[in-house]
Order: sequence, then C-alpha cells, then structure tokens
Amino acid sequence: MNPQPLFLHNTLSRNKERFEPQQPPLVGLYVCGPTVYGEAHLGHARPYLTFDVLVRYLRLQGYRVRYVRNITDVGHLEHDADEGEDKIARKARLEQVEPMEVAERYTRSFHASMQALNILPPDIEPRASGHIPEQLHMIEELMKLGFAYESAGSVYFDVAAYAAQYPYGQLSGRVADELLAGAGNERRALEGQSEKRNPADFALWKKAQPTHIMRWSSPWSEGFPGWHIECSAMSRKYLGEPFDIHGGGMDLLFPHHESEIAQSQACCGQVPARWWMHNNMVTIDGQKMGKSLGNFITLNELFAGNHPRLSQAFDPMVIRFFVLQAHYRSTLDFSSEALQAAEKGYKRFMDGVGVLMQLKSDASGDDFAVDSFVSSLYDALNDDLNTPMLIARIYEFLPQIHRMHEGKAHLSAKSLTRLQQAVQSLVTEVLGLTATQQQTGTHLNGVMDLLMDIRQQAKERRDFASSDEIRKRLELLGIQIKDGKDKSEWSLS
RNA sequence: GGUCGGAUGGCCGAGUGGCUAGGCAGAGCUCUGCAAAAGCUCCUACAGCGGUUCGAAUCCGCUUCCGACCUCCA
Repeated sequence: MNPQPLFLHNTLSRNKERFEPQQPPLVGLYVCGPTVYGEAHLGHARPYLTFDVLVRYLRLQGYRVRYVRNITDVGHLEHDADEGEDKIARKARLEQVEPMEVAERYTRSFHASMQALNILPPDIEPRASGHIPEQLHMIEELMKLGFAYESAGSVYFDVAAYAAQYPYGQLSGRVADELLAGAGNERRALEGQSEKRNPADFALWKKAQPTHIMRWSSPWSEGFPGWHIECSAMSRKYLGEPFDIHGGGMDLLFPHHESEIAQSQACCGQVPARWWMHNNMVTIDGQKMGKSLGNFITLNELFAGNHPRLSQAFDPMVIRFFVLQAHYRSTLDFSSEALQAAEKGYKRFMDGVGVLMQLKSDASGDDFAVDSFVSSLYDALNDDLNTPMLIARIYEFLPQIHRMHEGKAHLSAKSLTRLQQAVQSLVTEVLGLTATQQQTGTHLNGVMDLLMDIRQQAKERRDFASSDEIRKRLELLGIQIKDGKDKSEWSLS
C-alpha cells in the first residue's frame, strides 16, 4: 500500500492535481471507447493502455474502480463521404452485410487485440445502440430546459443559449463568442448547416436520409443520435454526476468533450467529471496516426508483421512496453526501428526482473537501501503516471540485481521479499507486463531434451564438430541454443 | 486566422534552477572449445538569439521550425 498522494494532470486546470475521489474508496472512470467500423490500430491502443495502467494502479492502491468504456456502434456522419451517409452503413453496403454485423465483427476484433495487449476489460462496456432511450431522454430534457431546438426533424444544441448561462469552451480554451461568430468555419461544408441557428451548434439527433440504414424512432424523426450525446447519457447512467475521471485522446478535447460538458452541465448544472485526462497521439513520420490520414498500422498487422513499414512481427507485450516507455501526455513516434529497440530492451528488462524473482536471501544485512528504491518507483507513478520514469529506475537497478545474483551483494530476507513484492506488483499488476509466452508442446520439449542430452555428451567428449552441427541445424529450424557453464538452454527465436 | 502543445546525443525517450535519466545502436573488456546470450566499462546532448540568476535543458522575451485541435478520427 502506498501512502504517498497521487497527482494526475487535469486538462480542466492544465495542472497536476492531487487525486482524491469523491467517495473513497470508490472511483468512477469513463473512457471514450472505439467506433467499431474498422480494425483497431496502434493509435487506438494508446488511450486504452494509458487508462489500463491508471485503473490497475488505482486498484493496487485499494480503490474500488468502476471503469466504463463505451462501444460506439451507431455510426456518425462521415463528412467526406459522398452522400454523407453513416460510417457503419457505408461499410455495410460495401460489404453486403447488416450494419450491426459489421459492428459486431470489429467489436470482437477490438476485444481480441485488447486482450493480446493484456488490457483489462472495463467493468461496463455500454453500446450506444443499446442506450437510445437514455439518449432520447437527455435530448428531451435539454429541449425542455431551452438548450436545444428542433429543426427539420433534427435536434441541435443551442450553444448561444448555453453560453449565456455557463462558461463554454473552458476545457479546450475556445472562446465562445468567437465560435458563435463562426471563427474557423471558413472551410466547413458540413451538411445540415442551414438548419442550425448558429454554426457552433451541434447535433443531438439527426434525421436519417433515405439511404441511411441505421435508424431509430424518436419524437422528431426516424434518425440516429448526435455525435456526443451517447457519452453523456451513458456516463450519467452508470457513474452519476459528477464522476471522478473522464479520459480519452487529446483529439477528442474539442468538440467531443467540450460538447459533453455542455450537454451535461445544461442538464445537471455541473461539469460531469472532476478530472479530464487526455493522452497524446501516436505519430508516424511526425504526423498523427489516424484513420482519415490513411497512415495507420493496425494492431493485427503489428502482431503479424504484415505491413510494408514493418520489418518483422512484434509480440503484443513489446507493443505494450513500447507505448509505456513514453509518457502518456507526450507524442510517441512510431517506427519499426523504435519497436525493435523496445523489443531488445524489453527482453533485457524482463530477464532482469526474472532474475530478481529467483533470488534467495543468504544474509542478515542489506547492501543497499531497498525502501528508498521502492518509494522512488511509486514516486514515478504518483507523478502523473510517469511510466517511463518507473521503467528507467528499474533498469538502473538491474546491475544491483545481477551483483546479488553473482553473490557480490546481499539483502536480508525481509528486504529482499519487500523488493520482490514491490517490483512484482508494479511490473506485473500495474504495467501489466508478462514474459512473452513461448508456445511449445510436450512433444517438442521431449525431443529437445533428448537432443540437448546428446549434444551435451558430445561436448563432454570434446566432439565439437557434432555439437556445432546440432546447434547450426537447430538454428536453421528457428531454435536457438545458448551454452552456459554447466548446461545449455534453448528457445524458439 | 484562433486555441493548445512541442523542438533533448546516431535513433527512441525522461527530466520545471545546481547532483551526467533510461533504452537501442556503436566501441572496448569479461565469460566461453567456438558461437550466441549475458555482465561490466565508455560515448556528457538539450533549435537559435537575448535576458533573469552565483548557477538554466529547466524561468522570461524574441526568432525559426514542427505538430494537434477548430470536420468523423484514440
């Protein structure tokens, strides 16, 4: 248990603030989940990884976290689609399947990728399509309160009416007057603009065009919910208002999260979440990795090494380690070289941790201060989840571990146990890193034991021609032999 | 144009006033029948120009360059 306070950066104040939930030990966390109309890519992995570490750390500290992460399966208007049709509907027509079939397929694929990355599932994973009544209800409330209006079957949020009563733009630093005056709208050609009272207004409900397949009944039209209302309605339903932490990618800051705040504040009179946390983007060649830019690499491509930019396949744990080696609020530049560096570093890291776990105490005194080292590890996480700092401090400690392993340094049983427990819980439970799994069957293990015995006998006869022949031919089969002092080890490469 | 964030050694990436982060690559060494792996050692960078300070990668100003958001996007 860590007695030190945890500081988390709050986008609302642009400062690190000491985290204290409203009703300890309960913590309510909402994270914007994926829109399931395509394969998850590396950029998607970042927020889920970031908040996975947060949830794991909070739980280690004894908090009871309710983690809600939605699945957006109702589709949203696609601006650059020719007919302005629903993203999911468009994909469905192309693939000749039901829209929900597409959503289901990519939801399953998303779950598989998350599991591979050892990202714990959220406690509640609500689907937008399953919460249409809640969204309709919230829209009706907003209309009743005078913050929304109907226009040609669609319903829009009235930003001017809202801004007259509440501060608008506080999260993103936008100035309400300028937005209302249409600043930055020069390049907009959004469909439906003429229906709005003001260009800054955003849709709560959209009337479906005849070609639009995904549609639900509402008091105003057959249509579908607007771009931001699902998160407001679902977070309110499962976490109440206000809840503790709302998370998501930086690109959602505006308009998505700003709109969520406006909707919820208009309804309930307060900002819906106390902490707003935003992870930075994954870049590739200095540019954001994103669907619309077409420069993304899917997680499955990374796991399989199946992309022109990749020289090899990467273990999901290496991807996880790679992402955690950068602080979540910094951009992270992707390249195959950077991943290869992470792969090698990860192996050394986990090997060192593995050596530590095998250590036995044979001393009564301590050769170094375990307590200050362990607290320095917690300090890193307490400082706005500084995972790269945590990793670096463990790396720095690796030589000490090796000195102990060689019998050149010692720790008492009590200190060693404390060290092992701390590293174990931080590396395995919080960072979520586990040794990469080697898939070997019992048959292979048996055959390899036999071969290794034969080779060992050859070595003892100083028949190096034979032992080298075995090693060379196994290497061609993808099995690597490493000779130690007394015995040899093998591994699939 | 507006809002926000960056520029750190060959590459990735921490660090908000003094104590050379760390990883990868590279060099040397140890171990070893050889190889591989591993371990040890070395490699002292902070875009530019001013300013504040005993002292600045870190604070302030200016300049240059880059990115995110302002339109679905993690």
